[in-house]
Amino acid sequence: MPELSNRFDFKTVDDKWSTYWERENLFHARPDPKKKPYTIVIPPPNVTGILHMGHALNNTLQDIIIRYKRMNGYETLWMPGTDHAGIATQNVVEKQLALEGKNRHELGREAFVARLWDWKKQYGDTIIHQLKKLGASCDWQRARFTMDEPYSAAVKQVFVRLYRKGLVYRGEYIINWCPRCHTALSDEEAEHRDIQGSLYHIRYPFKDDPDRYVTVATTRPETMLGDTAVAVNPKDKRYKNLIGKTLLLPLMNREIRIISDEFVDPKFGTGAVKVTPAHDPNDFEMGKRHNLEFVNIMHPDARLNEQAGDYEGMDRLEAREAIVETLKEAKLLEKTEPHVHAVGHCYRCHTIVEPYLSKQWFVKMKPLAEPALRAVKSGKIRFYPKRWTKVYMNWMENIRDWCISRQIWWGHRIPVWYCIGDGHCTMHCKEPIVSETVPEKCPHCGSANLRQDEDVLDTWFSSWLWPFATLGWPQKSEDLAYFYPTSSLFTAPEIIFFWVARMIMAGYEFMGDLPFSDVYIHGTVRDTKGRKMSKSLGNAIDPLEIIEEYGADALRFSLIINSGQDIFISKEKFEVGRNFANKMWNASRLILMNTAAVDPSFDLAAAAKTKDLDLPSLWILSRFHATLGKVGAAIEKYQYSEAESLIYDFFWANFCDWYLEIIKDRWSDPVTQNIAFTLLEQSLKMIHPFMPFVTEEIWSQCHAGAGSISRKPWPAGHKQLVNKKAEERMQTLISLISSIRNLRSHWNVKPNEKIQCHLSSKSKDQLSLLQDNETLLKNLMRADLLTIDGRAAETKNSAATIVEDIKAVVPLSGLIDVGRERDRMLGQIEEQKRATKGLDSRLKNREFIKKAPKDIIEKEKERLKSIHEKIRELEQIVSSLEQ
RNA sequence: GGGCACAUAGCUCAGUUGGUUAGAGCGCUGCCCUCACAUGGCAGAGGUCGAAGGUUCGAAUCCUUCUGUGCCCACCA
Repeated sequence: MPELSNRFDFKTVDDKWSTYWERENLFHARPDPKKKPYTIVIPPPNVTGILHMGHALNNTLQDIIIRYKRMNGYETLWMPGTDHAGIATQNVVEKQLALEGKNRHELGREAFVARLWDWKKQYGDTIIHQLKKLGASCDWQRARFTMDEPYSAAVKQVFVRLYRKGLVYRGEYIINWCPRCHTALSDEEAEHRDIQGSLYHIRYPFKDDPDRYVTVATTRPETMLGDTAVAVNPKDKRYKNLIGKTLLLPLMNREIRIISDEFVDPKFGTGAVKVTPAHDPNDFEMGKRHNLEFVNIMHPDARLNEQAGDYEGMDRLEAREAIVETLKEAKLLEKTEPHVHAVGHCYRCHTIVEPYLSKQWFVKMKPLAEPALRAVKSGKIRFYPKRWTKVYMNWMENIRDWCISRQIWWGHRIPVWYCIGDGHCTMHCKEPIVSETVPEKCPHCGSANLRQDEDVLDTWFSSWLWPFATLGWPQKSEDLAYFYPTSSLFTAPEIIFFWVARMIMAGYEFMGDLPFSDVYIHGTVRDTKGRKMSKSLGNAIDPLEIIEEYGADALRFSLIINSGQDIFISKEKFEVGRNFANKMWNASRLILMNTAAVDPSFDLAAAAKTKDLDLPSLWILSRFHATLGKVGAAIEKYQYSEAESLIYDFFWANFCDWYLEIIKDRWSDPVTQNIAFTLLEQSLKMIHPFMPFVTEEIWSQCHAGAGSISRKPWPAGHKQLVNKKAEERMQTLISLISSIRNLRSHWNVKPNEKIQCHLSSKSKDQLSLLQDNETLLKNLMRADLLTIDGRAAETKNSAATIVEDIKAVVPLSGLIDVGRERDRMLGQIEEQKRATKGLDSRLKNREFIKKAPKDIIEKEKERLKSIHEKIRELEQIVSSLEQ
């Protein structure tokens, strides 16, 4: 046996095994008709990214179940890959360009996209390498990217199919516009945050009577430059007579009419609303209803345009101040009140988005939502925890059309061409040519002068195909037939709308089947103050740093065991995992040092049946098999932190603290060796999904050359080895030992001092247990320092006797503060007496006797009896102290 | 404005369908470097289970209301 360090050396071990796993291609999955498939597609991380705690958590969860299923005989495919992440990645590269003093327009589209591919090549796999460091057992050979050639083909086909079905359309609507990213966003990509703003009350004078006016209230005064009406509620008496009158829009001197519309809430503000059809979704609708003029006052970068008169060239917020100032001077600003309202922000750059009128491509969602809604309602697709079902349903039931075109360059170019024509263009040519392949000429006029749509598709328009496009769709493949539908999906709550819901819709629309049956929604990783981890807050803990400092197993284990709904984490929290890995390491060192004579064919289950095993062996076998069963059940129910607690408790509190201590003087016994070794080995398997590195390393020391533990079967559960009786007896023994230790500690008996106890015990059973296990006890109590007197059976009161015996062995003076001890005891007596009161009255309660289950009543009675006994005992101690 | 969740020890969380004395880890206190492990061992202190009502023989657990916190959704400008 080589010298092994008393510290688990994760630094060399982690790398050794992740390299080994990959080199041996251990996690490659292929269709195997003899086995059941278990498939997970990874939520593809963005190619911008480096691993953060959210990834670490997300992928640890997936790896646990994948490794567990693999050991349970499934053909497991964990499909890895990355997402091109349109806007996010483009932003990163644009920032890089800015550092060089350039921008994308100078570079031109082609060169810019080439640059993005360079970026992808250089940094795209960073996160994949980091996932390997985490121990993720993906089928790396299959790694996909959302802009791979075959994947792009799938995206194009989907667009064309939806267009032909009438589910993709182009139109001019108010969309969320990010003035910094220069692109449209979907409703989901605009994050609403409460902002402390102001409600400005502005006077709009009548054209005919400039001294009279209507006051409107707005949070965005700059948009008044685009006003083309003022609206009031038709039922509002205040304004009834004014409907149809003409006002003079201040600053612009444009004539605008007062219109009436049900939309207006008379209770809000002044009850009169300025209508800006080109800059507000509600006003847009009103504009259409009333045939108003749509005046767009903004450039795409949110500077005001030529429609803004004097304010042309100003930024929207700058203009707001200027306009308010001017209105104030003109005495047209009635008042300004503070007002909190939700303002949309770009989910990528956090700039305030602008409701902006523009021509975009949309997906009609209602028809797609129907089967997706049914799948969840019927329970075919289940959310864990269940409550997310409601969130999903609610969104789906109120689904709105999806704006899918983006005015950026990084992404799937929209497969649409427009005919520029050759000068003799007909009306037909206004229809776009939607095609999977590049069309050579216009099908209407034959012109070859075609221009492709400049826009690209929303990143999520490719992500929503992930569960089947990664398996080869639209080609019919063996993989697709075998691995689809996938089994489970793991993601964060904020991704439900972006991705989960849309994958379900796409699954039904294009595969005619659900994409996965279980959706596990995990919490967000936060700091201990409950704030989201982010670079800008400076509270982020870098998982790679944790891997360096504590090891990947520690990162994984600690993250999971600390996970409630959300995970509040600080650096010290990772010590649990590190310490546990180290404990496993040292326990196995002890076992490996002492099990030279292990019989490789030893069958634990058989031995338990035929051999006459002692109590500690029966007990530890029972504990192991009880734990094993519960761990498996917990994993199946996605209760990971529960599973880890069970493992931690078994391995540390049972196996190490008691079993290994008890057998310390019996290593020469071959049965003991075999039990210890086998239990270690099976524990390793049970722990492997959670801590792959340390278990693989120890496994390799147990079985040199026997192959990776990751491909070994999960330990067979033997229910018959779960032995309630042995557990109870051992528990009694443990509590007796603990109380003796308690006394030693309490009376401050030094380790080298002898304690002689007359242990009287209430039941003969306990006493015989003690006598049967005297050697064991001595061993645990530091050999020879405890003697158990056979007279114990005659002694009536244990605690008092112990006091007396301690008095005999250790000089009492200086050890016991008699007065204080007496008070303490008296306090305890009071406490116990109080406890009897409740019990007494309950047992005298006729209702209780009548209605409560019998066993409960019996137990209560026994309890009362034992409390009375305890009181008597305590009283004796007090009297012995008083002597 | 609507919805969801949470509130248990100083901190982070368990607590299954109501049923003995509400658990664990970290932290804290005391004693131990004992030949696997001080990233360790043993022992201990610490909780009127957010508040008030109600149902019940019995409530941390079920119901109602309230307070506080977090998250999501929403076109009241």
